[in-house]
Amino acid sequence: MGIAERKEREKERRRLDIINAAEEVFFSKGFENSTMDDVAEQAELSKGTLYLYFKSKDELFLEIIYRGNNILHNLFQKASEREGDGLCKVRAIGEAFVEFSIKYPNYYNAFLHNQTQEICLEKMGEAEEKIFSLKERNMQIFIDVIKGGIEDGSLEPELDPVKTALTLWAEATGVLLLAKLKGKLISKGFNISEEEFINHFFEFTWRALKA
Amino acid sequence: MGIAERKEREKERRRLDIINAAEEVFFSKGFENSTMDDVAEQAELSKGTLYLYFKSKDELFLEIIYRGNNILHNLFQKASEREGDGLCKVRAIGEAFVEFSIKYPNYYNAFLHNQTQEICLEKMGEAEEKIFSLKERNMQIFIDVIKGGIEDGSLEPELDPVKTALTLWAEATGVLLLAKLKGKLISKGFNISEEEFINHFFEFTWRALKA
DNA sequence: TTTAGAGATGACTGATAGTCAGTAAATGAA
DNA sequence: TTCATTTACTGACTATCAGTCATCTCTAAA
Repeated sequence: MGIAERKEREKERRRLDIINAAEEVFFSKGFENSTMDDVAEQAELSKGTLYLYFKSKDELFLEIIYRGNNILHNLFQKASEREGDGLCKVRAIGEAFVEFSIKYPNYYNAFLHNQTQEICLEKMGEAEEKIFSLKERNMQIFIDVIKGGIEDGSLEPELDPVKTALTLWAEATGVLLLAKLKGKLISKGFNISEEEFINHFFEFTWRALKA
Repeated sequence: MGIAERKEREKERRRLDIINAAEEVFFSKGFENSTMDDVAEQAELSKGTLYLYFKSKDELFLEIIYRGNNILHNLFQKASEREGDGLCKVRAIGEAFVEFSIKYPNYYNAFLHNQTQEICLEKMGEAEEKIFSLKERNMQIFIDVIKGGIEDGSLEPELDPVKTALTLWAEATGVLLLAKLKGKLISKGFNISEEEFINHFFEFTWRALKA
């Protein structure tokens, strides 16, 4: 049955084409300002067809958020394999986060949008599940690195690895959010560059982390 | 000219009535799920009238965000006047933030919504300016408390008060955001309560702040 | 060649933010 | 008191857009 397989491939191909078209449109006009007609035109398909492949505009955006989380996951993975003690690795993960925000600003915006959205365990769709499990894996990498750091003596032994990982994750999100959204205001009002601000966060955090 | 003054008062009164109606509706149905027709009905006015007093649905929401920021400002003010050294006062401000999130969950949601919204220095309306200046005043309280703590020797003297205030502000927003939005997930996935999580953030932060 | 069904279409529906021509009421000058 | 003017208000209307569905088209198996 070569035909069924070819059709399956074509369907998957079309799915990807639609996500690519959506990414193009959302990244250039912003999610809120983009219409499904824009996406349909970009994909050279009718609007109805989009809804054969995706339940809603939001679900389409979730696919893009998934891509972003995937990139971040790879960066985290690489950072956690960096040579050195636990403290070095935590720093590497922090730097990976910053690298992500600089190298992939569009994916990063999508990531933040999703990060600041309420989620319900009950009504999570397939797309949301995929993202959620990726985030869990990211958190696990982080927890393991912190555990390693406590064991090798580079991190304060009193710290609880899970709570500390969650706290650092939340803090980093908050700091990057402020840097991203209010960066210009900070520069203007307090005469501090985005970079200086992020560096201060790192230094401040090491004071608490170090053994 | 008593008439002009009376009319001025009536106009202000109507403005407040509309904001109150909007607050009622937005808090009970959520901002996104509320329509301007809902607000008009609650205010016992026609929709057109709402637009004589406010430019848009968003501007109406900004008024509610302003109220929230005002409450937070008062809590900060009170906390900064607490007896004790700088470290105590920083803790009091942190606790004020948590108190705000618990006592005024609706205002707090509105606050977070606004906090995670991009702002442009150029196209800030009057309502946004008002909120912005309130936030600046809050930040100033925070900076002064940290300065005091460095002077009285309760905080690490190497810290830069402005950068530290910004960092703590950003971190606290991130932590409360995660606690609020993903609280149930954290409890379920990692077996940590919202309260435990916030307490850990406090303890972790003191390690970096203390002299 | 016929036909079943998968895939694609785009006109349509419903919801809702925002507008505007028209109405009613209050004001003040004659 | 009368009437013109200003002010406040109204709600039907428009524009926009997510999402639907009756219909069409094309393919491949019989």
